[in-house]
Amino acid sequence: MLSFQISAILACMGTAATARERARAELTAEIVAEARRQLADAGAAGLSLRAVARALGMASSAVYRYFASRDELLTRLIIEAYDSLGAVAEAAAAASTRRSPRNRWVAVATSIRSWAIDHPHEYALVYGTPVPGYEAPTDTTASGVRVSLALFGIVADAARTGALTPPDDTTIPPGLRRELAALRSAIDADHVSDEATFATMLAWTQLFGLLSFELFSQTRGVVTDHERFFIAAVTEMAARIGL
Amino acid sequence: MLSFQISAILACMGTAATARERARAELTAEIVAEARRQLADAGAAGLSLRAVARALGMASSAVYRYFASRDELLTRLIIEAYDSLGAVAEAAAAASTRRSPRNRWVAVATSIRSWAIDHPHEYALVYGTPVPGYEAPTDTTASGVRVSLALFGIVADAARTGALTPPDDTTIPPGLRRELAALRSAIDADHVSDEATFATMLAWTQLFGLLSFELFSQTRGVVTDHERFFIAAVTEMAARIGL
DNA sequence: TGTACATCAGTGAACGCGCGTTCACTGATGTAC
DNA sequence: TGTACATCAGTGAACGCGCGTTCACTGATGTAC
Repeated sequence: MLSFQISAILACMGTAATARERARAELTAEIVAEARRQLADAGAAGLSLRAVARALGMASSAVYRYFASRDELLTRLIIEAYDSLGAVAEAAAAASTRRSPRNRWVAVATSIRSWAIDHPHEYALVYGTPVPGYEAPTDTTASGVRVSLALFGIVADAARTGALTPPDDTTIPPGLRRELAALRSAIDADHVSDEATFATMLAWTQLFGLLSFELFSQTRGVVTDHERFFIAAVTEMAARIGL
Repeated sequence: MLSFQISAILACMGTAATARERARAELTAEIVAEARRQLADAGAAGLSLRAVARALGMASSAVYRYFASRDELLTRLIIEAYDSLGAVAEAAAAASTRRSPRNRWVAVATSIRSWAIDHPHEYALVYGTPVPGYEAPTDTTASGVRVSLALFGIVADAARTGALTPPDDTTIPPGLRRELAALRSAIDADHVSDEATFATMLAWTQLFGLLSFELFSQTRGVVTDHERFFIAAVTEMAARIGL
């Protein structure tokens, strides 16, 4: 019993004790990696356990030793996509603490775009059309908010050092003000103004609107140099937030 | 030969001459309507000709008398969705010519949101993840731009009457200015400034970013009253454009 | 107006393929004494 | 250290279902004379 606990702990630490545990961890990762690769072919709706098993040279029934169902595998892919993007954004935020708030904003936004372009199918998985018949479990939300918090953290940092000067000509209805206040207290950022919070939310939706338009080819024939347009757009957003 | 031409013309006018032509037009419409209904169940990727035929009580092979392939039916759905949305936006723009440019902008934006909420699966079809393996033919673009032109038309109208005062603190790189100018001349709106054009494009991407976030449940736990947030957001956009 | 012919809609069977999931089973790995 | 037992990974066949598309055929509708 004690040794079981120890080996479980070791497994959690990434140093699987037994060969069996090591093999299990490796094969689980291989299944996820192959599934991620296959998102490109058929999209999330067409993700096939049988195709994944085939690619790995194993019986389709063997996959059920690792994932109880197709949906469970899908959930894993979603969480990993969110975490992958969140880690990239957090790293960009952490690497730019010495730069101006505006430059930090542009740096983090650019890192998000780079991730999206490098992982278009994972982007579509989490920010595109929901998979019909699939209901995302609540486990995914913690990973999902990481990227948003990284963006908002820059605004919160700037407000803390007094480097935030949002325009005050915004009309915010009282009900929305209450909602913004509730949101801030949920993420320990009470010191940020309503105006800056609202502007950040607008920028947040706009940023992903831009990326979805670019990745889903809505801007075909309208925007030719997407990187240039994106940089100009996120710079403008930073100015509107007051960064 | 002459009578064939006449009946073809009559058919185009919606008054099909022969019973056969009338039946064909009706059944084609029924197939499209049923396919549209089924988008809700399985999404665009799962759209099934057999299921459509089954629901209409006909053999699956009979559908091929009306559409050469599944992709052709999908294209028809996409075009009709774009046209449906475009017509709504155009109507809202036409119905508001006597109101202030800012109110017109809000009216058109709100009409777009209403359409999206009433037709979530058609919204997802055209603004969500592209269907894997499906390449949209160029026929769709003419319908696709209608809603964008309705939005931009309000800005162009306001600029014509001198009611457009965009903020001039925007930094637009020279290359982007050239792109904006080319875009304007393509839609006969040379009298609109770079700043207003850029702000409109930002608003355009933001508007659909908002809708995608709302419809794809990205704002769960963040925004509670979506209509209030949307109105505040599009009002702010109008201000940024200078309306 | 009547008749011969051409056109078209719709059928049902078939082809060849895919899928998620279950289940009884084999053989290898790990554990307790 | 050796042995009996329990656990687990992986197999292959099966169930029951779905799909897009083709094809030879029937019977109804429309057309030309």
